[in-house]
Amino acid sequence: MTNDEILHQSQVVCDGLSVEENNLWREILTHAGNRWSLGIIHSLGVGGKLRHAELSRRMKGITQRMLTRTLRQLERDGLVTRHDMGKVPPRVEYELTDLGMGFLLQMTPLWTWVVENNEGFLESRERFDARPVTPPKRY
Amino acid sequence: MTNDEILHQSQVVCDGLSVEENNLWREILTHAGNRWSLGIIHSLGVGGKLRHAELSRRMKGITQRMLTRTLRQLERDGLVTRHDMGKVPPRVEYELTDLGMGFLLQMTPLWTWVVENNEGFLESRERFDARPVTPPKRY
DNA sequence: CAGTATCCTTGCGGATACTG
DNA sequence: CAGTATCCGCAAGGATACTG
Repeated sequence: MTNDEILHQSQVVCDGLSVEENNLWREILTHAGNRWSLGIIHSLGVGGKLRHAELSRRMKGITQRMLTRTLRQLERDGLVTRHDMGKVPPRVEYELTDLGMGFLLQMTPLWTWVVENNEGFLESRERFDARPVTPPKRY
Repeated sequence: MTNDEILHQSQVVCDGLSVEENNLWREILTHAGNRWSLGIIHSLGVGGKLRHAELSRRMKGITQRMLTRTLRQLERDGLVTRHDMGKVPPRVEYELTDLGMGFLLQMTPLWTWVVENNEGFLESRERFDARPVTPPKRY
């Protein structure tokens, strides 16, 4: 596909979006932009079925609260399933759904692209932050 | 590329990420998940060079404040350039950079995919919200 | 182990009014 | 026209303590 074709496709996609679809899309992307979501999806993608504690270990720095919150959100979005094996001792396993795996696969090219363009982003931000603040007063 | 290859690639990408790169990536994606960012990028992608007021008209419902804020953020990220044509009357034009166009092109497949899987997302959320609330008390 | 319950800080998004 | 200046409500993210 050429760039023009992709651009045209984006036009078609956007124009065809209902308000609800647009909201859903933005919500999904907002969740993806949340601090831990992508890390968890990735861990489950390459690690298969994982327990709460195991995920906690892989996602260094996450608190129990945020892990639970994020997992619930992913579950609600249909990207992750929660298997409660019954208690004594508590054992809960999380796994990517097909939708979740699809999401990871769709996300990876974008991920790669951002990392490839790392320098561009960083330079732009440095330039922006170094601008004189006086004429167009900062906001 | 097969799914396994993509998955392997995602592993490679993730493993190779420094903390800073990871933060940058998350930040870029967070911005993309913001309410107006993608709409603006798309408008500039298909509409070319646009003035503040023209963008305001295309992004129905946006306030002046949020338009300016979002544009500044996109400018800082290097996705958009701001051309001030000098005042009397004020005329400022915004345009996608190559980086911004690249971003739009990278984003479109994901966009398409989410829309295609619309039903899956909606169903999952309905199922989740309809669950009995008592046993694993809602959070 | 796998959560809940509180409390707190920050920043997004919006409403409204004003200006060179 | 293209912003700024304020003020506000709300949700994200985090710290800490507690529980079946």
